[in-house]
Amino acid sequence: MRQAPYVFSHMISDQQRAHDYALIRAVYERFMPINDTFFEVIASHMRYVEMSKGQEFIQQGGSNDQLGLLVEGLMRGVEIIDGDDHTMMFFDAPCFVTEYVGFLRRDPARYGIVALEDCRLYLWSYDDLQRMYSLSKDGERVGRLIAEQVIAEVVNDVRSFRFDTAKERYERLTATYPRLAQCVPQYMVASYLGITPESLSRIRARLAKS
Amino acid sequence: MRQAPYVFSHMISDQQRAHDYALIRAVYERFMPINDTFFEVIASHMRYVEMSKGQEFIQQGGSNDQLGLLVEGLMRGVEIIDGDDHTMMFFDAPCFVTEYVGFLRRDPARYGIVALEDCRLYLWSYDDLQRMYSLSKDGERVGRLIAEQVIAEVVNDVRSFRFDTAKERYERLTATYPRLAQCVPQYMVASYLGITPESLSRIRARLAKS
DNA sequence: AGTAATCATTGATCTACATCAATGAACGGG
DNA sequence: CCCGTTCATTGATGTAGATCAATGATTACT
Repeated sequence: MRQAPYVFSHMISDQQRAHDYALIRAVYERFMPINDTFFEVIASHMRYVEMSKGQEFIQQGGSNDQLGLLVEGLMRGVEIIDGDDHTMMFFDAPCFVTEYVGFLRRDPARYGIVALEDCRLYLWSYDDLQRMYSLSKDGERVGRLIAEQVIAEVVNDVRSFRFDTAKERYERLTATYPRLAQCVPQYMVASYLGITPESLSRIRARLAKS
Repeated sequence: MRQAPYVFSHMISDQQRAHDYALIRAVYERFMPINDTFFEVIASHMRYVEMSKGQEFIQQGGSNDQLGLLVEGLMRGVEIIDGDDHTMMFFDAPCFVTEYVGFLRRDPARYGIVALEDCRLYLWSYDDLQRMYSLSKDGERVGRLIAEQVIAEVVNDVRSFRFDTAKERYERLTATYPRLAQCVPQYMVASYLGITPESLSRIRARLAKS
């Protein structure tokens, strides 16, 4: 059953908005100091969206021209390959959420992104971003810094798949995102780790008794 | 036996230089159009270096503040982990060459980079790049576009380790870099693929007889 | 409450690749 | 020309995780 696409008509209290804006600014400030002028540029281009559990933010193979900043909730990047469901990514607020490669290259989304809980997020379109980039050097700069951060994360993924056992990847994942283990079905975690649900079950059994 | 570090005192003919500059410009133009003014900025910051086979461009754990553009030759990114030699990367001219993550974060190099053949390259220091970035929006922009390209490549590596067999990775590698198979010892290729030399040998034997 | 999904667990077996050990081939220096 | 080094190959065996199949446990629907 296909969900309706997300809509923009959501109410939000002034207090909630102030809280969100501070959070968004903090996420950007992980990368560089953001002055009021530039934050005004950021904020003036974004739109607010709520999505309920199960709703689809990005559809696999569909258009992929929105960058999200998840302020609350949890999402999953999921790619169907030969009929099998593969968890490519988890997004745990607060964080950016998009299928980066397709977004950056203006290709259709390689994987879909689905809300695992009720989510709240702010969006910029690809064109919004280009406009922000052209408006100020700060825009280009933060774009570059974010891309560089993504590189570091993805390189870690490669290293993990090359050198670590499934058990080690599982332990690190649960240490990094304790929330995951509680609110995500195990088969999705297994898939993210690149193993079958049966194998994850056995790994957990071994860990439990040691 | 430690090699002397590279030096900058290399002669180069005007013809060679013209050829190199055209190549460098072409590499940058993969990412965005480069006008003469900006290319002048790029060229005025770079230095020319030759390295002979076996020489070390970047030392593992050492300082990592040079971005190279390899115009001729082949290099290998190699990380020693628990005494074992792991090939993390091949660099086949023309291409950028650096240990990206450490370079971008100003950390020591996670892996070393060694010339597998006599190599010619041009260098920018980290500070050169920051200066280029601050001089023009084109600088920030090309930096961002390069970072985005790197993301796409690294994401492909993750997918390959997750979904492909060693045989498939080997076939794709040799298809993409036919030169590699000829001039690189097999154990380095095996390590790059994440398998042992014995396994690669058997994979090749199976491929040969089919 | 009863039944159908959905998901986790457990067992038996299979496979890709690792590990250990031995042999072969190529190359370089005395 | 011999000998040591380096690398590739081949064989025997071990292991992490996959696959197939059955059983439990939870939850959701009527």
